[in-house]
Amino acid sequence: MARPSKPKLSTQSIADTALKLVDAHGEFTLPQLAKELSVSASSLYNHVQGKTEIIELMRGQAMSAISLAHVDSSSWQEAVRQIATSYWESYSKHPKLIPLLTSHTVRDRTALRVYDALAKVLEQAGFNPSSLLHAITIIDSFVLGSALDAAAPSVVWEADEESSHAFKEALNGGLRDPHRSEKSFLIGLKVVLAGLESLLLHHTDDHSVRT
Amino acid sequence: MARPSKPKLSTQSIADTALKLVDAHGEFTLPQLAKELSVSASSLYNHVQGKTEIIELMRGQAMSAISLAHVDSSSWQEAVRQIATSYWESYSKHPKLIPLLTSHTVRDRTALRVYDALAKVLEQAGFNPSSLLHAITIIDSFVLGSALDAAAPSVVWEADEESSHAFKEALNGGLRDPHRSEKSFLIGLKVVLAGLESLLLHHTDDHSVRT
DNA sequence: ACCTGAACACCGTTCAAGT
DNA sequence: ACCTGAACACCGTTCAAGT
Repeated sequence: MARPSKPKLSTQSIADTALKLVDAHGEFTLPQLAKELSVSASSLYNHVQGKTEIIELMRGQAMSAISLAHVDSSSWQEAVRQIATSYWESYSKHPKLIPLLTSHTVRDRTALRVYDALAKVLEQAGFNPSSLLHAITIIDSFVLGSALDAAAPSVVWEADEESSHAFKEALNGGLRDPHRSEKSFLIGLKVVLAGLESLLLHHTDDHSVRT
Repeated sequence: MARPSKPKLSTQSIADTALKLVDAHGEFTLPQLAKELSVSASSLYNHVQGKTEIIELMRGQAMSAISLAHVDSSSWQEAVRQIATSYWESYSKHPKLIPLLTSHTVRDRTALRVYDALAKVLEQAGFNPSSLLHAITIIDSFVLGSALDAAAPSVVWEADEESSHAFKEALNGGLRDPHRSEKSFLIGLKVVLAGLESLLLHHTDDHSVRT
């Protein structure tokens, strides 16, 4: 009992174990986590400020998996594709984590690193500052939305009697594909890249968009 | 006390009040909600199965603002653009609601209505069932991700010393635009639509996507 | 049918006490 | 410094009792 000669806990082991619980059940409680670590719930507070900080630790854990080292910059499209894919992949490894992250604001270094990489590539490609920010926002929105889609239960939509024939048929065919979410992401990424290219070609003037 | 001659509650008033709480605080508890409705927490269970159903009701409430009546179907691109925009707008009115929605299956009729409308338009345009589901997923991901972006604080990204020149410059120019998020969404929607068109033209074979 | 209040098994967090 | 166990104010949900 009481203080052991060697600490039983560390932020690392807390983050790992919490992430394991979230991966398995989509949520975690401090008693659960403490039990898994063979410790009492109050002990966690010696290493961590509270549940919120544990969630932040898990975010860092997921983001650290993003590799930017070997980005092929032979073309900006290819570079963006690789960064976005890596980003999506690291989130998709822990899909159930995403809903826990969206309520907070993302602003740590590990995340900024990714946006920096995108900015450099897009600048090189010739995007002006304004278009560059739109492009990053569009990519970010799409990746995040797609990761959320991957996080959703496998039956995202449940059609009922009133549903249209077209929708039901699409669901019947598509929803049993275990890679549906990933395929949609990859196709969508192509779609976005193709569109960004045309944005680059026409953005010399201030793109007037009807609101 | 006990049963009143006229019911004090309805699913409608429960949904309205819960949404008000979420808009204000980003979350809600049953005791809070009950208090706001001048009722005891257990009374809610006469109208609703539990907290989960209340979340679904809020989804319906947000979605019901989407108008599909006057969709201009002169072209499928225009129809999709209108549906997606209306979809984004109604979510953006309740940004704090979005994180609560992401972990549940969509069962609400009002929500399914929107996907039905998209499915019909896309079928008419010539998408086959598989591509159709990808197209809906891509649109949904992008709209949801963009709504999350709109939900974020006005300073979405905070550059630090390590940030690249390109990124900082883009942030300086772009972040003070109060309509940045909406503009990005509208530009991105164009981008997505242009890309979907090329998807439609090439999807006769099963689009092989490298994983 | 619809509201109440008591009750249950939880939860996150605090804190004195131990080494 | 680091763990424990008791304690606190919560939470979602159930249910007998009232009309």
